[in-house]
Amino acid sequence: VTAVAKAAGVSIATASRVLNSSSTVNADMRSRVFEAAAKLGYIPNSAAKALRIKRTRLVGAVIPTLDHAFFARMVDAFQETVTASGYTVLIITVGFDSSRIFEPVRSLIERGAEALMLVGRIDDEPLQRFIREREIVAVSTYSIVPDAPIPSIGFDNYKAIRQVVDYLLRLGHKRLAMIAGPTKGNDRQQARVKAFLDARNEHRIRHSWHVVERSYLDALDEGASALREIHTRHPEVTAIVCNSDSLAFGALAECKRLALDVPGHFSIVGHDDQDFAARLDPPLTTIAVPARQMGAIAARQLVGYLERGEPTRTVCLDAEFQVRATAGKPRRDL
Amino acid sequence: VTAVAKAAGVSIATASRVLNSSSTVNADMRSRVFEAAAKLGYIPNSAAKALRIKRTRLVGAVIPTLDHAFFARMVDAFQETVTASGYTVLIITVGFDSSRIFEPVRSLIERGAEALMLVGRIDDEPLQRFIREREIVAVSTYSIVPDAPIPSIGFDNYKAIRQVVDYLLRLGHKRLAMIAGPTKGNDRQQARVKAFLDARNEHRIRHSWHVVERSYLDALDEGASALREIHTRHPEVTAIVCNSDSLAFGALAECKRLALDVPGHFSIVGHDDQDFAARLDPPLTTIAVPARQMGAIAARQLVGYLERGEPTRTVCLDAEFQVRATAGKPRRDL
DNA sequence: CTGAAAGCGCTTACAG
DNA sequence: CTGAAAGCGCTTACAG
Repeated sequence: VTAVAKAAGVSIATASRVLNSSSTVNADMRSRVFEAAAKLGYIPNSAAKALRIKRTRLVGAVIPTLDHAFFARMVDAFQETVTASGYTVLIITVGFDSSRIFEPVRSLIERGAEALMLVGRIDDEPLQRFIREREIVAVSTYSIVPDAPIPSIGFDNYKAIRQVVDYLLRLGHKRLAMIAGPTKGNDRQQARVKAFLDARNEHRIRHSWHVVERSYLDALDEGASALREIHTRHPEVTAIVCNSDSLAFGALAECKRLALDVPGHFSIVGHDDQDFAARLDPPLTTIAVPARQMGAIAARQLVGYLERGEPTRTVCLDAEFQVRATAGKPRRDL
Repeated sequence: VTAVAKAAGVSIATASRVLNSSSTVNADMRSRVFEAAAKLGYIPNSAAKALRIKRTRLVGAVIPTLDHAFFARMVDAFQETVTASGYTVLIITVGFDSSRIFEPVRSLIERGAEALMLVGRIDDEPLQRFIREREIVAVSTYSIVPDAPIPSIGFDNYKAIRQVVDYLLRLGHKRLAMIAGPTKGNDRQQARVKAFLDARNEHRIRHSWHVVERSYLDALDEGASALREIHTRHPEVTAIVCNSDSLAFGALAECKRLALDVPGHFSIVGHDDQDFAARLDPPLTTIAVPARQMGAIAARQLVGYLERGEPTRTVCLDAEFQVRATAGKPRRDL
């Protein structure tokens, strides 16, 4: 502003006032300031402004990875919404294990993030304390975390899988397997595995059910290799619940390669309802997950809090079960 | 630092020095400062630091969208690399049309971005001037832009498509179609369309070739509808070049639905070699594009410049043609 | 309505 | 090695 003020022949206080339209200024001075600013190509210094007004208009997004359709979509929507309100997003990826993410999150706060979008339950004790003590405004997404210090914007991961398993049970399946993503420090996966195992116990099924855990990296390959493992080591299994559509896709492709009919030999269910799910052959039965919605709601809540002090709150969204063609009755020979 | 200095009983200058390990300080004072900092849970104020040292360690990523596997992967790698060097990324999505992105980019600079990763040729005249006059450090990715004021880290989009078309020509195809992405303000698409049309002209083919342009939103659906359009309006076409694997996937799925054999009836080629390409049925012939590599190299170059003054420079990567099973000889009746 | 001045939280010559 | 002081570029009481 100093340079602009000088060029316009006004005080720097006045220049600042017109540049921020913070109070009424003589029309003549106003235009002189604008002209000077335009001529000089003036760009305000956000750091100086932030230091002075103690506001950065920066929000942070802390996610496992962007290289995963779900998170990419969620962050895309988050970024769009937040930007529309004049905020900018600082982004950092931390992997799927939420038990050691203190440092990256702290660095975002140090950078000036005024609020955070996190994913799932935070298993990092120092981070929990940090958020509590500093009263950092944050929402977690993806799962609903009861009794958490911060609200959740997500869906019931447990219930969604229960619904899937119950559906398979009703179709007559008795021996199931789950291809899960990484469970360490990942409450979504933990909830899903629990739902899977609980269903078996509650239905008093005597057969053992199998959970095979895989990385989400190269999920297609992992799905394929998991399918092979199940097929050879647990040939009695008739239905497979996959915790992502990519895993399911890989499993499905592998079935095709092994000439195993779906759903004739294996019933397969995916998770997420990615864009390709409905176009798979056969169309994939899966769970539709509101990724963009979560990002947008998280964004609106954080901005609503920062701009108008509106409290953030838990929102439980629906994850709709999409019945398509990859799950059917179990094969005869069992 | 002031509070820490007071708690440690040293001057703020000393506190600052130990916190930044900028010069040797008496061991005793050192530990007193660290203790005080730990007890107070001191977090430095980046804005104040930035204002003082005129460095933010912020870099900006300006991309069309995150909701697209290619960009998500590229940004994921970019973010990882940049973070490993102590930088943080500011991210903004601007859509595919690069002719009106001045404002968002300017806002990133205002936010303190010290360098930028852009995508493709910048068709925004004010932005070009802005970058030139302010000598903003930036690299563009995805395509190679000759004579651009900033270096490119990408591959030859024109050549890649030429290679595909030549391959189809050699297989005996004479009537081709291309399903393109949005071309407005998008030099990648423009280069590909040009490559497609040039091939026809240079080979003196008398048949008309068709380009149908589609959005990248809901690319699967767009691919499917484009396939239908080609099938009904240009039934003589025997090979289709798709400018993304998602478009190709949609087209392939639609062929299946219409009982059109691939490659028997239509040969189809994709673009990007997304993870699912090799697992499609039949496996998709496509062009492998080094998304993560671009992001990582862009990151390394920007950091290298900022840290060590190393000049940024154009890097032309390879886009490897992946011959798989969706392209074959043209059907008999033509 | 306008301007001179203080101060946001840092770092770094400068002097000792 | 250590400290007092200046100053980064802003905004905003405060006084006029």
